[in-house]
Amino acid sequence: MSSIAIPLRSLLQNPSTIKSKHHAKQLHAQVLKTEGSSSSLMATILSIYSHLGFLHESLIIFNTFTSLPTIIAWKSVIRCYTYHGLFKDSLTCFSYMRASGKHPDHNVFPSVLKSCTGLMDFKLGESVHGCIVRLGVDADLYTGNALMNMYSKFQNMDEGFDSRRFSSGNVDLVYEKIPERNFDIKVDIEKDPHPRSLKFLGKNQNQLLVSGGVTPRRRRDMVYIESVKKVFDMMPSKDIVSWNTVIAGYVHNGMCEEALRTVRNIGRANLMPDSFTLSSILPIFAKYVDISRGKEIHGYTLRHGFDSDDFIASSLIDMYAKCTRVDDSLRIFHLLPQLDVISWNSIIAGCVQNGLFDEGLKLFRQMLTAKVKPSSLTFSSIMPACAHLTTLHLGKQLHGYITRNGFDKNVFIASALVDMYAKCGNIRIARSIFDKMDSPDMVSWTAMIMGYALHGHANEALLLFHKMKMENVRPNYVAFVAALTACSHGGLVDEARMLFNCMIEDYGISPGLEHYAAVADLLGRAGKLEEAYEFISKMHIRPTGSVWATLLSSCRVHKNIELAERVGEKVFQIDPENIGAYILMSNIYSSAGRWKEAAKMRVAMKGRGMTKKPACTWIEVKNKIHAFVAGDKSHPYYDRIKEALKVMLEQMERKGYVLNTDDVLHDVEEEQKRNLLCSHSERLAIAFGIISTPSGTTIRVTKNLRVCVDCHTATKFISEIAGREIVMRDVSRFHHFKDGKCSCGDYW
DNA sequence: TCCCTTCAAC
Repeated sequence: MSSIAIPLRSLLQNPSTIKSKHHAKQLHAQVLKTEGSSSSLMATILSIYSHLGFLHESLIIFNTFTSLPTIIAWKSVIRCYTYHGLFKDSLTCFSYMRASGKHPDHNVFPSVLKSCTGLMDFKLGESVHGCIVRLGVDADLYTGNALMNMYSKFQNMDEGFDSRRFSSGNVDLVYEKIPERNFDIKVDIEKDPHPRSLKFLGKNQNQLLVSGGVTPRRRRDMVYIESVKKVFDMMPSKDIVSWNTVIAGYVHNGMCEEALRTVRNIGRANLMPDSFTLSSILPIFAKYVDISRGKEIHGYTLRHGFDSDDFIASSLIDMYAKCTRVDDSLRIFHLLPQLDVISWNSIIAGCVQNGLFDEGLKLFRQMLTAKVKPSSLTFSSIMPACAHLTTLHLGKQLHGYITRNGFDKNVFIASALVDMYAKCGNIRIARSIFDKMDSPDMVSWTAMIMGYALHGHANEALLLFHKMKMENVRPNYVAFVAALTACSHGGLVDEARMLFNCMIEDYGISPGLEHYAAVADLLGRAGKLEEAYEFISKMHIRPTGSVWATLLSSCRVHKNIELAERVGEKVFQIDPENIGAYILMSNIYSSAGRWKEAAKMRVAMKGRGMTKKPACTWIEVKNKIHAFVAGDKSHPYYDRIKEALKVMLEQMERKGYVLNTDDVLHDVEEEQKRNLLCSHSERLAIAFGIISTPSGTTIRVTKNLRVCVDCHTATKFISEIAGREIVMRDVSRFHHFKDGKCSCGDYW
């Protein structure tokens, strides 16, 4: 066997030529047979195993060492642990190595830092950084890259300010990083764990030292991204990985312009952007819906042959979807040779975000058929489709799958479930899921508050909103939308005014369209029409047609034609294609008997080629969706539905129901109006529900537009006569009809 | 040895 000895030596000197486990084992055996088992030889074999990622084999050798392991042995095991994601073991090994008196060399730190990052142990990371500086290996390229990566992940550690985390040690980081110290203001974190709008200057035992200024989170982000930048600037040599790391750091910190500026500088360093660079910056164009610059990058990826890269493809799918070009997303998706869970997630999310709910569900089923295991993100992407389609049975199926696979502890998924149950009309289940959450985050609270708002439980919603603040969860833009929506659906004018001001003054959130719309809607429906008009006129951003249109709808309710005409002018000026406004104006005129003007509106609509979206109501019976449009005679049960409606109408009229024909556009005879109204889609669906479900079952229907005034009244009567609870979801909220009353208190 | 992509509330 002496002929093997020479290749054996050369193999040991060039371990990278060993490519398979089989080959490594062969070499291991040969070494044992011919060369013995000295620790330096075994360390070399160990290093070969670890390079190939064989943890088990590496550990077997490692554990045979009787004397202190060599540095190569330590390094190999540390790297192998990190490679397998066993960060804790990796770091334990690192501390043993240090305790054994061995000085780590530069190529152990990338693994160690990666483990710190993986464990989110930033305190340890910082001390490792100190160790790197002391050992003088901070000029190492790989170490520098890993350091930057670690600091760039720091900002992900939490949302907002959490006193528990601060008192458990991370305060030190902030304390050391702040150059200027101002001990004027002291806040006891036990007493006031949520000091907003204060700048952290340090800590002193149980006290945080702060002064007025930037919010804590912002302050810390700045500290960490500055560390990334500092390491970057100090690195003596940089490769494309260094550039990519600092760019990704900027993107994750929301510093998109800075990221793009850095990309432009890559060329000056005589380097070329690679697939990592591109997949990091594509999300910027997705975020800012910048299709033209996104397309430029797409072109670049094609020219440089990056188009089959999974990462780039997923970014592109996402980018096109966020720019509402979901067709392009689908095209890229279908061209992909390999589909991983992320490409599936991207395309499913893209479809759902663009309202292609059925397509999203179809892709989800295909994903399961393709045996790709869904991740938690898959469920939070697909759940809104169930919420929008009100397909409770599908949502329940998904809920079952989620529970079976242990995803129900995931806060994103739990929030999506809360949202889904609330939007499918089951507010009680939504609440029970919410109550079971260990630490609901702001989104969970918001989903629950919005759920109550949609169901008209305004007080419950506001109670939760205050509870959220008590729990130190800081409301954001959307949370205020939810709270204001609750006020709006509950008619709570004063509370809304207070919230609106509090949002601006205490939270520094500048109101957006949704906030303005909610308040304007509320004022209008409360009859404060002029105040609403003033409020919209004084908006600091340009009101859209739809904001004015909400006021128009209030003008209709309060029968103020004079104001309606002024408001109508505004809408048509800003948004001449606003169909809702034409219909509202036409309704307003026709309910005042001004048929000519009503007709003019309809002619104007037609002239612009606009057609009214047909009203449609659907109901789920025995896991099947039945959809109805007004006057629809195609349903197989049509005759029975018609008969049921006729019987109910007689009973209703005996109880005092009078047809309200205000909503009928057309200048037609009373009898015809009666027929038109009684064949509205919501009535057909409800009647179908009554005749096809056992008595006492709750009836749940969904309408694509707002429920019509007359149908709302009629449904109250029907709920009493049929002894049924009827839950109707329309385009803006839920109505729960029971015993002749509606949960909205007729305020909608 | 180091770097990249997908998600929730409106």
